[in-house]
Amino acid sequence: MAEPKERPVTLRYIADELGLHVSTVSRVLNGRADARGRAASGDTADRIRRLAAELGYQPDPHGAGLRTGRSGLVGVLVPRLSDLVLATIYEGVDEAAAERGITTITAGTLDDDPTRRHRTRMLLARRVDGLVFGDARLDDAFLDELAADGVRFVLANRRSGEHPSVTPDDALGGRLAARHLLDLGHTRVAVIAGEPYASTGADRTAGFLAHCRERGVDVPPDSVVHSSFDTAGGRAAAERLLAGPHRPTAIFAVNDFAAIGALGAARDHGLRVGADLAVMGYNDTPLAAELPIPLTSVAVPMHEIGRRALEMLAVLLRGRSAESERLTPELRPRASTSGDPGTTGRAGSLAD
Amino acid sequence: MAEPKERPVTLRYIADELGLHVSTVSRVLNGRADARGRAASGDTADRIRRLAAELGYQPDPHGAGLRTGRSGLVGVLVPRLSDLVLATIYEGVDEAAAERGITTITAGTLDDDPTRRHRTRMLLARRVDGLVFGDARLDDAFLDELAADGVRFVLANRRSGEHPSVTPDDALGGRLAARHLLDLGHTRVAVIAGEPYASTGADRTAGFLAHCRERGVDVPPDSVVHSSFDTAGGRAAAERLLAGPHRPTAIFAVNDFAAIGALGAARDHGLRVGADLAVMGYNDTPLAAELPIPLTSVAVPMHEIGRRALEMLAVLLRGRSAESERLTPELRPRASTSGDPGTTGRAGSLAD
DNA sequence: ACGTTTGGGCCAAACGTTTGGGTTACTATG
DNA sequence: CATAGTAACCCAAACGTTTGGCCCAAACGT
Repeated sequence: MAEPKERPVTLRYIADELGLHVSTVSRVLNGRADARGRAASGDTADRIRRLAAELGYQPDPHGAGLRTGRSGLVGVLVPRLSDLVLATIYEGVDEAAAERGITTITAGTLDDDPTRRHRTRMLLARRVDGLVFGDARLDDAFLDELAADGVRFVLANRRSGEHPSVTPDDALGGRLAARHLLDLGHTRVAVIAGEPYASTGADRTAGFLAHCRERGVDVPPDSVVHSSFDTAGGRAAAERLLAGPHRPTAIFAVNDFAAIGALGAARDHGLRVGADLAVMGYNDTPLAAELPIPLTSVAVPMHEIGRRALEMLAVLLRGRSAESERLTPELRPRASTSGDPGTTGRAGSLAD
Repeated sequence: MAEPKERPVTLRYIADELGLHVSTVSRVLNGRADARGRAASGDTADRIRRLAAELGYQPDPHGAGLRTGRSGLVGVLVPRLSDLVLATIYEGVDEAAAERGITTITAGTLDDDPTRRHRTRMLLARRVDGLVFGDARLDDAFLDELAADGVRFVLANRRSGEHPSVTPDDALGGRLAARHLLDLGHTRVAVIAGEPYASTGADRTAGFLAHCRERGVDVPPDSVVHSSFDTAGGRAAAERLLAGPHRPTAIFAVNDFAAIGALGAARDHGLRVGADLAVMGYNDTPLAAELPIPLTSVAVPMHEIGRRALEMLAVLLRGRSAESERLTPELRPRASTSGDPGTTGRAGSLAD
């Protein structure tokens, strides 16, 4: 099985074996579809392909990349790889990439400017063909610099300026959330708004507030608090809201994990979620439906966002330009806002 | 600033600019530490480094890889990138990799043999120097084949056969869980054991059962049920346990997400978690402490597992061999087993 | 019969790097 | 004063691919 010579299987090897020239083999195996036909007769082409398959030939990306200047690599930058939302988006990116024979490299930036610049440099040093940013900021000098340098990239999930992006329609999502809560009769509503530099939180909040205004419901400024996008941040924010002067009857968190944190804070205050306090999240994480008290959320096609982002990048890499896309979110009402505790009434009784 | 010629900054460019030979520049900039000294005088070395820095020279990995046969890339295979546990391990891998100037490429395998073979082929076609598998199976023909082919790899989180691995000491973790529940007075205990092909679930379960046996507590076979590692799986498994003939007073799930599913099932059955039914998980996911009812769990240094796995791979790539490592887990008792609703999220002390 | 096209290949250069050997010009040594 | 030693470089050959040209023979058109 294993040859004693252990000769690596390269184009030249195949060519020598068949008495052909390496360029002929190259065109048949890796050439562009139009050049493939006139490179060799159907017969020789078959012999080449057969031997290549038998030997398990795989083109060496170093050789190819050196010659073409392309690497077939794209970099994906996200705040954290352990953030479920971004991880799911990344899965979409990677899936679409694999379909195109391109490989993704991901890097975590912690939403921190120096590390993200550093990580981007590393990716560029690897000669990636393009980038997907999942951590764009509303005001993002770095992205502007990159664009000026001619680096090709698209934004996923968060938008920034006029850079091409694929995001949920967050303003609409915010409105859906507001409508849901106001339809339930709430008038004292509050928002856990996420980080101010992220378009996601900002747009969701803006949409929510706009709808409230249209319905004549006043949301005092101190009922909109910023937070990190994780449970700890959500808990702290909810704590502030519940201890403040305008204790709300309903809280909209722009992120499911922040909402889960709010759930904990509610429990600490002896409030029954769904009955005493409505809480809803955003993104419809798989966890949301499975929580002991299922969480109302706004579903966003995260996987699809990733896919589209990569497809858009692929278009850019072909030299064409692309339009930003907004994907439509959907409300998923559940027990955490309905007051319906489900099959039993005991859910909140632990706090008694 | 930007040259009109737009000449890419390469070794040759720097060499020409300085009137030196490209090999001299190479040795100074990228050469091994010992060769670096005798390559050029301290003075020329400085000139080289200064110009390189000024031009922002970055070695082209295609050229280097072509010559050396090394790519500085390692592949990381995990069941899913959106699984928090594996994502965290991956963060550890990537962190340690970045420190060594090596880049990771990750791929999701869905715990499915054909896709994982396919993804591995793709990574190998990219000429990765080595691999980290986060999805090993107890009986894993594919890994044996790879090892026979001389592919360098290490296993993370799950072990398999004699292949070098970095895992938690899962048998010990299972014992810690059992001791905790038995110390609380439970005698009717059950296990949600995860997938049978994963060493994690199997070893945790085995450790748990061994401790029970030593303490004279009988666990009937139908009180050990398999499940997927996610919430839905945990919920279904708990459902079966609670509907079965030996309704347990305590459930040990080998994974936090499965435990969260069990929480939901408990609520559906009108059981108060912590009081009527004790539930505990494993891995001490950040979420565990922040849940409305904080979840008892067994903490595992996931990030560290990732780091060590990559370090071990680095050793292998240097041609040396390495011993498998087991990292020590720690119990984190919380309200979901104590019935005490207070002190949420506080890290428990490991008192005997 | 002769010029032209075309099918089927071959040729060679180039991409950027590494690395085992020179080749100088000094300097220290005996 | 040779001679060995060394510091500081230079040389050249790869590594595997791609791609614009080139070439030859056979087929074709007139």
